[in-house]
Amino acid sequence: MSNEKANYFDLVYQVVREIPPGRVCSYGAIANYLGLKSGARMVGYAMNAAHTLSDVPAHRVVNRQGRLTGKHHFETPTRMLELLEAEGVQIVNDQVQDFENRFWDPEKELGF
DNA sequence: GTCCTGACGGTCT
DNA sequence: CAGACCGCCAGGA
Repeated sequence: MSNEKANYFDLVYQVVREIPPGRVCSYGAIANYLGLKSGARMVGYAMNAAHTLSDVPAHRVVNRQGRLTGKHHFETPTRMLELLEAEGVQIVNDQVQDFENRFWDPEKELGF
């Protein structure tokens, strides 16, 4: 938390790591929390490297539409879906059900 | 050193 | 309402 030397990737990892089970977050929300409001792409890019880490639940991070855009980057295209369902998140057609209710905002939960 | 791509998002047409 | 384009920053070729 007090790692000022934390790189952009590390910042993303920390936020994603704070995402509680059964909840999902959007790239834009993380980007906004980090100050990159329009840098959602960077968040997704960071997630690409995060997928190599076991401490970063990248499967809990979806796009603004609640859609599993990055599922294809997992070991298997269904890995992300399986992990989310295992946590209680219902996925239909690669889309999170009740996404609004399961949305986890770092600024709101962690407190800006 | 330059060009392109990338797990997104918002706005315009 | 839906589709397309541009903008954000960083890393790789």
